[in-house]
Amino acid sequence: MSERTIGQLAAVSNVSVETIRYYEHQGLLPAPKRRRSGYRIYSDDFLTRLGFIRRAKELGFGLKEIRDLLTLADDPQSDKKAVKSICEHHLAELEQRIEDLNHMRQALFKLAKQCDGRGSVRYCPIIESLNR
Amino acid sequence: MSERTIGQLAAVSNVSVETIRYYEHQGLLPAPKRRRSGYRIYSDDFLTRLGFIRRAKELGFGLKEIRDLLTLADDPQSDKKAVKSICEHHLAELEQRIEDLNHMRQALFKLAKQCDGRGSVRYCPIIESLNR
DNA sequence: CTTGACTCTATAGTAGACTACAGGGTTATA
DNA sequence: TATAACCCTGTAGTCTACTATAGAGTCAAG
Repeated sequence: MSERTIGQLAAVSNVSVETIRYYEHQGLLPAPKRRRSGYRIYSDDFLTRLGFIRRAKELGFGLKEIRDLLTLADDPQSDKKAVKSICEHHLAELEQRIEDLNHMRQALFKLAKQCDGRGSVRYCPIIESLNR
Repeated sequence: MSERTIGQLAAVSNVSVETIRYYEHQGLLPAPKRRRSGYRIYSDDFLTRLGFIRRAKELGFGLKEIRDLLTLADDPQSDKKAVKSICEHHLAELEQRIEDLNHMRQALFKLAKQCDGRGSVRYCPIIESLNR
């Protein structure tokens, strides 16, 4: 089975019908063939492409970056350098986010450790610290 | 100077006028006194409270959690345990997010390393991996 | 007293990634 | 052929934490 309606593609790809249409609208999926009735018809390529999108999302890429990656992937003329550059930008962003979260984690951990969790909130080191 | 208009509070707290009104609307700030004209008048307590909110935000708490913390802090009857519990929930969430980001970072790092960044995108290990 | 800066309320818009209608037409199955 | 299940477009709503705008009233300085 290599031609699917949107519902069938949704079923095999585990991406909802609405999301598939949304991806098309956002330029992540090309406009598919249509029946005379207007129904979209998807070839296997679209399944591959939805897999690409899913994996890129698992790496934390946003839809805009994914669209850029797909555009590069679609054109064999394009430079590997551009792909790598997008990845490295994203890597740097991930690292920044991790660092920020680690700072929060550290600070919160210290704070939570100071609180025995018993009694009234009156002398709560957490609250006191937030009130500085 | 212990009574401020909203603009003055905004200036000293570094929180915008709109955000202050928004916080009030969201229940993070109590309704302040008003002049007969309707203008809001803020005592020093509000500056402290905005500081609390800012520091809690620096720890990554969402406004809903901050509101809960403030509600607990406002009532000396409330339990320290409740405060600690909110913090530990948030800590767990931070750790989960860090773990997720670390997985992404690891995977993306490996991928980016495999790409020399030269030539056409035709045999790009990154694209190939996303296309699996 | 005028003028410009400030404040008021209520509503709408922003970003990102969807999700959910409403009001149609189409297709597959009994 | 009836009808349920599907598909179409376009628009609106969701979440979070604001930010912006409109239209009107108020305050302080000159």
